[in-house]
Amino acid sequence: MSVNRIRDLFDRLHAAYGPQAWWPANDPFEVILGAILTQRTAWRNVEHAIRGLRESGLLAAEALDDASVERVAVAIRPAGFYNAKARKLKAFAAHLMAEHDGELERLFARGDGPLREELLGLYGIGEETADAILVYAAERPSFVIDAYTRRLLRRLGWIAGDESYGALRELFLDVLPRDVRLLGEYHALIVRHGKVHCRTAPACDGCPVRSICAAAGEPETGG
DNA sequence: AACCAGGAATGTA
DNA sequence: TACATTCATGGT
Repeated sequence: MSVNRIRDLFDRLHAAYGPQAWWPANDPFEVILGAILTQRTAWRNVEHAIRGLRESGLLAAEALDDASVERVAVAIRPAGFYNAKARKLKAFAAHLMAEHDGELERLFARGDGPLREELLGLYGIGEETADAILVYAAERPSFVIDAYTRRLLRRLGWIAGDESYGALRELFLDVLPRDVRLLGEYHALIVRHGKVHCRTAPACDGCPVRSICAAAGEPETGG
């Protein structure tokens, strides 16, 4: 067992589920659009929305920037929150066009910190979405904290649950190597694990991290 | 048929 | 700062 439980958890998840091949997208631009579209939405629906964008010729910054909110909304309808998300997609496209000549390479020329701040300044990009973009599109060392992560850590008994996003992010970044591959794989494994476990009350049956889970053996405490 | 899914912005106190 | 509301479709 690793001397650090965060690293140990990665080893257990990786041993149980293997490589996850994230992010499911064809290129960095698609990763960014997907990161916005998947906000509070099942990935299955995001795939439909991405297809809609492709069929409408909207999988490019300039086309997205030029298109009306209504047209983008129609294309991404299956992803839900389509009016708000259409605005978000266009906000990113408009920023890329206006500030970086429409080139992701120019946006990604920023340093790690400045890039994160620039993303956070855009409409529709909060901390989780920014970190997903950093890790899976820009390939920068960061860590994505989502509902699955918080739920798993709480079920393990490692956190109270009301910690800030930044505190949980540092919990991982402070002890993990600055290896983008590893950091991205870790979050993907947590999501994979979360889709089956830690959802309903205890549900520790067959859980690969059962032996380190505080909820193991507990009767009916919801989670 | 209620409930949930790889959040973020906005409003209120 | 802390908490409530809004956004909306599709699968179980």
